[in-house]
Amino acid sequence: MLKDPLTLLGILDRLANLLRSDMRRVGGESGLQVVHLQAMIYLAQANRFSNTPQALAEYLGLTKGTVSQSLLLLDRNNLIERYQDGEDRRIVRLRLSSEGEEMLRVSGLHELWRSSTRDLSANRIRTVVSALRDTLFRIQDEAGGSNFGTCETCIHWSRRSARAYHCEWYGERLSMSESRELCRTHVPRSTYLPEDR
Amino acid sequence: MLKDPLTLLGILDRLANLLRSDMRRVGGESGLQVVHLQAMIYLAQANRFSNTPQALAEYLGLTKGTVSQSLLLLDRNNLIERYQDGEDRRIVRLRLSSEGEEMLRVSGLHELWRSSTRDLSANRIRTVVSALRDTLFRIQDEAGGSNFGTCETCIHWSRRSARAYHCEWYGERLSMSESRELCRTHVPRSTYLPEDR
DNA sequence: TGAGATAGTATCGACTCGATATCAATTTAT
DNA sequence: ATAAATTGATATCGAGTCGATACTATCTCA
Repeated sequence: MLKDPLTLLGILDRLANLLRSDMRRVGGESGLQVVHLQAMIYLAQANRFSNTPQALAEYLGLTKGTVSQSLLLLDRNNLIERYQDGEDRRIVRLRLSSEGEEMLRVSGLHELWRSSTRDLSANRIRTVVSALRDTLFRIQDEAGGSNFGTCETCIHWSRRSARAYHCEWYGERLSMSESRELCRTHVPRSTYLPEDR
Repeated sequence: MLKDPLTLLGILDRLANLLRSDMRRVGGESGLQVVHLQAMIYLAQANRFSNTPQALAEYLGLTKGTVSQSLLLLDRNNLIERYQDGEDRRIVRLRLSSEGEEMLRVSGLHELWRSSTRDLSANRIRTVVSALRDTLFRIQDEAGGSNFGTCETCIHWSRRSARAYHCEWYGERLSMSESRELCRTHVPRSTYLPEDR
């Protein structure tokens, strides 16, 4: 019983190495390092409050100085665009360029994953997602850094009408598609509830 | 429905970054890089057929030249020991030194993970392990490299008596504890069975 | 016995990464 | 209102990763 969580950790470790190895292969074809692809993949998911160098650094667990270098390179290769924030002029906002999006699309990075999960039943996937999400939120919590997640599981999110959503934290309206993006100020709605014990 | 596997991938991605970040923190205290800790963690699990530089390179998805460098450093720091194989003198075998084992034990690398999975029921963990293991074996299969896994799920493994096990592939006896170690020539017993669809 | 395969090491150049320092914009304290 | 502290980002430097290439030693097998 005590060993099962570690078995799970071993599986995650190996999966992580395989995904990383895949990124290395794909990146090598374009002269990119793994971290560059990770940055692009993050930017493809991040919402408009989380598309900054700082947020990316927190997501990757690297220092902002380190991330700054990688972003310079991505910019030089025209894979991302950087622009200043309108309100706070210290802040640099990031987005994938159309070349960057195209490059991700062509890379086929998700293909291997998609084909390998093909035969998992929807029910099984739901269970796995739910358990791993709880674990993730809990780890994020205990680690003490930023908490990343999507609106669906966030305490700040509410529905205003059929297609209008709202974030109490930022005090702004959100479209439905925005609500599926990744946010750096996520607070889980019901992590490790007492009932679960 | 189609999106759930990608959600799962997103969670794994974030978990991987957190684990990596944790390794960076721990390694930094001893002047080690992430890859060094990964190597040590692998060696702590690998069985006696899989404790070579080549196997480690396959596990990490790196070239043997690259891994050779990391092993040199670990050896210089007395965290691992290298010795020649008795039968094939090209082969170098690796094991953690007692210092290396101590260092892993003290690192507390698994603590965060253990405490964060504490509240998952045994049943839930079993489901997650089973689903992710299927996915892992399938990915390994499609990726075409080495397949890593433990005897329990391997087609070459059989029980000879109460406490004696046997590997048909290497034609050797295995103790019970050896049967729980990681092997580089693992062939999954029943990955993606038709019944599962 | 000799050709090819396999395991590992050495070297080199491009790049990562953290530490540190610096700068500009914003917020807080007084 | 203004000084101090904080925050977001960039620049520089050194140690080390990583792949590519080339090389040695050993083993396999025909």
